[in-house]
Amino acid sequence: MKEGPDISHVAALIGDPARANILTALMDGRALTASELAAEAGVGLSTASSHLAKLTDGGLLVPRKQGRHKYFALANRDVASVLEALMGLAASQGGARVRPGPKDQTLRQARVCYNHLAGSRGVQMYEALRSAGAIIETGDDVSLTPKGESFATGFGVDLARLKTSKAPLCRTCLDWSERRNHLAGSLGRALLSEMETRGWLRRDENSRAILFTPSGKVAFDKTF
Amino acid sequence: MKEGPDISHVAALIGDPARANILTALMDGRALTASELAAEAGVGLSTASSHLAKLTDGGLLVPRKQGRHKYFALANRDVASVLEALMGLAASQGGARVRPGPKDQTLRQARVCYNHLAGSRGVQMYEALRSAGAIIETGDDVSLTPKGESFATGFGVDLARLKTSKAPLCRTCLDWSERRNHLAGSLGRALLSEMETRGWLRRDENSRAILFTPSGKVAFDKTF
DNA sequence: TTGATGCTTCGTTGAAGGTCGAAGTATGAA
DNA sequence: TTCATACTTCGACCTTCAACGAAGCATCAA
Repeated sequence: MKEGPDISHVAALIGDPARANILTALMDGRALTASELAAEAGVGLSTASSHLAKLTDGGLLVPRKQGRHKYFALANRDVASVLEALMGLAASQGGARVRPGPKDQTLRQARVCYNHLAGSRGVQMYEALRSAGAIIETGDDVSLTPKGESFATGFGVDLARLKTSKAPLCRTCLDWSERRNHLAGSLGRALLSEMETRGWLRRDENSRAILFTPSGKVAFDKTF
Repeated sequence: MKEGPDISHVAALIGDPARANILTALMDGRALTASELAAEAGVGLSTASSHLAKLTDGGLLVPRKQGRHKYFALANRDVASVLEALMGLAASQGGARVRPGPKDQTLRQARVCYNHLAGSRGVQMYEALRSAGAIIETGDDVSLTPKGESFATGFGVDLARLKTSKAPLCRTCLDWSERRNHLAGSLGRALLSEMETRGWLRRDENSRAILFTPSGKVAFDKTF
């Protein structure tokens, strides 16, 4: 009867609207405080606290105390990909629920996904890197070629530092709007951060949207 | 506030134990009747009927009336992949819940996943086909090479017929036990069905397990 | 028609759990 | 110390919804 692991427990955690809002808010990879998440979810502080405890207990979030603040972030990449998969499913069928407002448009073009670039621009970058031979797909994974290493270094990424961490350098991530791969992993994060430093783009404070500057848009298209 | 589609509704549907059991039971791609699913979920008939209505309404299942029976199947491949993703997450963290019994062992080796071969044998086949140049990965998708076409035809697959359908010939599918790709799509289904016809294997009636015959095991290893 | 099977609908019960406010604990600032 | 901020815990309320049995419809077989 019980084949495979217990799906329903995890699914039930995501199944509450308030908790789903919390998880969605954390999809950009940032860590947020309990108060911020309470506002994001639209519930009281005590309610949020209870939800956060459950999510942490269920292994979906990891807490980190910092002074009198308590920050929460998604536990790992698996959680993020389950959420993206759910979004894809929900978007494709319950599609009537999604009204394509101006914000939605922006989100499809460029957004933050677990600290790396997602949306059509993310896919564009990924494809450019791949066809340029900077990255190469092996099985389900993706890895950086020597050619890609020199590009990244030239772009301003401190590859040596990234390599000291045990986190994977390159990863693929499937986003729900494009349904194609884009680049995740520590390199993906570093590239996004570098682009932000260069002033190509800036993050929207209240959402996952990424806003390219006019000059940034040009530079991005030229590079990728 | 509401970025992206409504996750929580879908997740809540999967979040009930009875419904999760129903969905899991349908993971092999077969269509089952309401009564069978009620037994599978361990609930009464009326309860199951209500659950099935909700799942259908939510777009996770598609019903098909046949005489006085009503068959239910997963609505599409997206639903199956969300379920597999959830299994992967649940297995990796709430792992304590999974006790590796003899049946579990069999499931990890070979099982049916939406009518194609999954588990370590599924991955073995996929890798063999890939390194033999029968299939080639492009981006996130996989496609059949001329070399692969002649292999499939020689194996007994009616490729011409498969191509008339609009369903994709080749697809990748990630399974939760191996965490690697195996072959899905109509070709994946056809290969499994051909192996069953040849007597290499048979399906377990009450689970997703696939049991290889001794001679089938030898033939499989020789081919892949 | 009569009976049997398969599923749906309805009404009721009961338990689970989301919500809030208030009080309690911890950390930092003045 | 004293106050303010950030979060947790507790208790009470209340909505939601899974579960069942009985009755109702539909289909098939004689």
